[in-house]
Amino acid sequence: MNDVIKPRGCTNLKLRQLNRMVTRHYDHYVAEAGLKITQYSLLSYVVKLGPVRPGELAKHMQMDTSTLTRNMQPLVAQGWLIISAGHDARSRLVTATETGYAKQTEGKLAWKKAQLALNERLGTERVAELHQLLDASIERLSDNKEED
Amino acid sequence: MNDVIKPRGCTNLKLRQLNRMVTRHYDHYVAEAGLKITQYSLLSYVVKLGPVRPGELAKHMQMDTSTLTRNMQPLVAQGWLIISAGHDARSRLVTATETGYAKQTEGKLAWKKAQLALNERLGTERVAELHQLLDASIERLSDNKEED
DNA sequence: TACAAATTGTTGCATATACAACTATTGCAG
DNA sequence: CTGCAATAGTTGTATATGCAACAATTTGTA
Repeated sequence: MNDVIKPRGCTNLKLRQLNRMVTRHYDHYVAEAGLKITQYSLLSYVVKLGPVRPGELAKHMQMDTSTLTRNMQPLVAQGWLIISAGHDARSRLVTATETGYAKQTEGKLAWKKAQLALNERLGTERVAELHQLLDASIERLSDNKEED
Repeated sequence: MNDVIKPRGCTNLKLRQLNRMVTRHYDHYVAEAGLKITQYSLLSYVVKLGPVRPGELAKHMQMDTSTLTRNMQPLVAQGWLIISAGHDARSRLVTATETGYAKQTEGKLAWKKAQLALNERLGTERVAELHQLLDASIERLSDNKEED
């Protein structure tokens, strides 16, 4: 017999549940900047990746392109993002505007408060461990080896 | 200096990302039973808790009651759940029907396959560790101490 | 008893998420 | 050059999620 602990319960259930709780937590903080945490994330990705094609962005975020299309709309409506023509007639380029950059900076302050509060709530060490596991899991599931 | 590792990046971002990936994974499997993993979860909760008030159910699932109200609708439409009058004129009772029970059982088989495949993909030990951390985090965030 | 406060759910609104089907364009094989 | 496969995004449809506002009811109290 080995002494490996078997996982109990449903990974997805636990993930969803914690995700809901944590999202609420962050949302409360970044609402201060007029953002939702999902919007802050997207905005941050665009800022980080610079002018980028939607497909590329979706790949980075591990998100369906159709989801991305729609998630960008509120940010475009607020004037934080601009979607322009790409080098291809079918392709596009997503760029953060000046106000977009400013909003991202503003959001970053609120985000940091949320993150620190969470660290306090859960314990910094536990959060660090969680990050390691999440990163490792994302990494492993990223490998395009889905043999159906 | 202490040797505690500081968490890098955003907990919410990582959680959401993994959540999307894992949800897709489970959805592929339970689609075989005509379910989404979220619906399987809800159905399972009702089966487990027996006839239960929506508010109670929402509390267990750490979900907004309005979300629950709507998430139940597809299951009611399929005839898997019944919402009847509670002992109070404002309250309700949620119950799984015969077909609901059957569907839950069917879903369970598909779920198990998904879970085993995930364990394989990520490593059983890693999943077990992840569960521990998720459970502990959910537990800690459950304490109603949100001092805004 | 009458009325304010608390309880229990639902609706309005906005956003997030993904699959399938679609449009438009580009590239390539013949 | 023609037509078909591959590529890039968007739309249709369905579900998930939460906050604010609401409706209905119960409870407690003056």
